[in-house]
Amino acid sequence: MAAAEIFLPVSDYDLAATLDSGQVFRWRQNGEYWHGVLGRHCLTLTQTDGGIHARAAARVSDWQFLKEFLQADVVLADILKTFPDDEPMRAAVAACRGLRLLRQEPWECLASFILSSTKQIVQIRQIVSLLCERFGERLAPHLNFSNGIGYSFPTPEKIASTDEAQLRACKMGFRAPSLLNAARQIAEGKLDLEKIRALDYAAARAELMTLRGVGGKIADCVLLFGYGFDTAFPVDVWIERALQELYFPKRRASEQRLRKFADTHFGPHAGYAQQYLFHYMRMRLK
DNA sequence: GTCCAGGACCTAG
DNA sequence: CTAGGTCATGGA
Repeated sequence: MAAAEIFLPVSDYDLAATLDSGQVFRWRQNGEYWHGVLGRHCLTLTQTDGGIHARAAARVSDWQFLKEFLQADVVLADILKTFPDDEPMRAAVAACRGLRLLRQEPWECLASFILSSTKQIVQIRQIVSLLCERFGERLAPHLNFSNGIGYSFPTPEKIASTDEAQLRACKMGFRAPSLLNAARQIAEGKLDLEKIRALDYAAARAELMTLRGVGGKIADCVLLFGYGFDTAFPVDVWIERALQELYFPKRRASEQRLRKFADTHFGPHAGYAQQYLFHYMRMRLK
């Protein structure tokens, strides 16, 4: 029986922290409600005792896409117990227990993070919103969503059919040619995002990094947030600062040193540990 | 006005 | 391997 709502029983899950931790860029909070779009589904999520309630603008025959996105079946405790038992990680977990990694659609994730370089999260949201409003499809016209919500994420084919000037008009600046190039590579079949699922981490990372504007950090974000490569450990300015301050407080460590440390210290779910450090650092400054 | 943002890339030492 | 410049744009 198709339904427009569902209740997912989950525990150890902080929905607000998760949707506001810089993994995704088009979920909007309105009181206890979170509005967002997955594929062509317009959704409203709320967290209640014992789980997450979802309401869709139209009937849904199969909610698997939402369980996948939220990673509702992941037992957080099993992840946390693999973290290194040191003071920084204990503090980070204590500060934001319930923070989760989502599992995004790879193209939206890749495109969003191509647009993320040297941009504050609030600005990434604005750019992605403009992109969806101008090139996505309007879903559920009877709803009065705003800020990019209520639109599908534009396909690679759609982006490939635009030009650099139209993309720059979405305020993405020098990132426009990179996004356009990535869309073309995918639309022309020269890069297959589905095929990446079958590769190992190193090969998948190298494949993504063939794209202009995609270096190690952005590739790691896509591998972690879009594919579930849990060993991926994106190192941005916040994480670099976190590693320096929390693990090498005495002497300054080089970028290479920090990178090598990150690759060996955090275990099989290093990407999860990274997200805890990232959110912990951001929270401390707000 | 200045600094910086979930970087990548290129060049010079 | 490291340091520095460049690329747009706007928040703090």
